[in-house]
Amino acid sequence: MRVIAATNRNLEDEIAAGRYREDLYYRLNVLPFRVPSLRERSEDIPVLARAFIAEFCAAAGVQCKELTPEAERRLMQQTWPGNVRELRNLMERLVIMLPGEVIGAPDLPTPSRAVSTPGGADLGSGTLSEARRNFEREFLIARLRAHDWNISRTAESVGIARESLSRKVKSLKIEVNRG
Amino acid sequence: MRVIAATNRNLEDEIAAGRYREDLYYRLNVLPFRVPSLRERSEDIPVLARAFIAEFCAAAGVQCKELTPEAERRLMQQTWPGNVRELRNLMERLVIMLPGEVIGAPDLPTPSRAVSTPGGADLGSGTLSEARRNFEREFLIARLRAHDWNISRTAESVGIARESLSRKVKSLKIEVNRG
DNA sequence: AGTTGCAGATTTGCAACTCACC
DNA sequence: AGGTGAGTTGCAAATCTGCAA
Repeated sequence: MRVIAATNRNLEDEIAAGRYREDLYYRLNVLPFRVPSLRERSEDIPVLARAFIAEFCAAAGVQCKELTPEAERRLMQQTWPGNVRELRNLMERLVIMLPGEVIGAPDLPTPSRAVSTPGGADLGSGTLSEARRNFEREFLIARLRAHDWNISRTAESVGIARESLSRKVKSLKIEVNRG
Repeated sequence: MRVIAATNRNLEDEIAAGRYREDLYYRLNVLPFRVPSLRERSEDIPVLARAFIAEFCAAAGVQCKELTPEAERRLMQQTWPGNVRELRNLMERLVIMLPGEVIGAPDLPTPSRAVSTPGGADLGSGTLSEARRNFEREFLIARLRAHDWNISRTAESVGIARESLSRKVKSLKIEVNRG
């Protein structure tokens, strides 16, 4: 993992000023990092994979390749011992190696370990309603924070009624403990 | 740009067999690559930025940071002389440098060149409905692209009815010209 | 600021039909 | 003739929203 920590200010000074996370700073000096498992965030895989593909296709100067739904499913169900790094490397290889514009399931290497299906359900493929919910949550949290967690002013700022914001805060389980 | 072209087969043989693109092969030996401008694909910026953020947050072992809508808008409007590489480096720096979980517009460096405001419209505030609309648009475009612009399959993938997707594609003014 | 009742607006899934293409 | 995929539309149920209290 190459790390670019470019800054023209002194790191220690910034930490003292509270603008950097101390734990992060120290981790930067002790490679390698601890990497959370991709299995816990399989819903991120399609986005990550597509972004990597876009990046490498752009770098290679070719038209952006596409993932077929089957390939996407395969990627999400697969275990990723190397996590994001491994996914990234695979996308890099696929972009470089495949001649066509489509990356299908047959192009993927056979998974080393079998699929783990916790609930046996849908595997969390990322519904629109889920994504929208997450987005609204983050959006409103940012706005609430910007307005010092004042419901009325935030509501006016985002163009909805004060009561609606209250309802949303409750339904989205947003913690209003400023801090 | 580091390139991993891992393969246990002979490249020239593969080219003769038509499994590799000749132009790509030759480009691999002549760095640097020609990189298409990000300005021509500004709709890719949010997806790329989020994926990079996710990657670097995972690598740093911290909770995934979020882009505020304002920051996202700023990124899309900004010119990117260094293209994907520059965007990637910026995300890396932001993840490492910022203490909170939100990456806002104020955290972004002031663009070297001025912002170009096509419609000259909002820029500042941003209603919830607007933000949600933009988000749904980006989300669905990404999914449609991943599913080769197939309405039925994409609809199933995002958990809504085929007709609803059609209606959304129309109301969100999503261009379905694959290409 | 949190809740609730209510009415109007919006969205959604579903069925049904048409059209286009192979 | 059959299959697939898309675009529409009517309609009822579900959801959301603003307003008043």
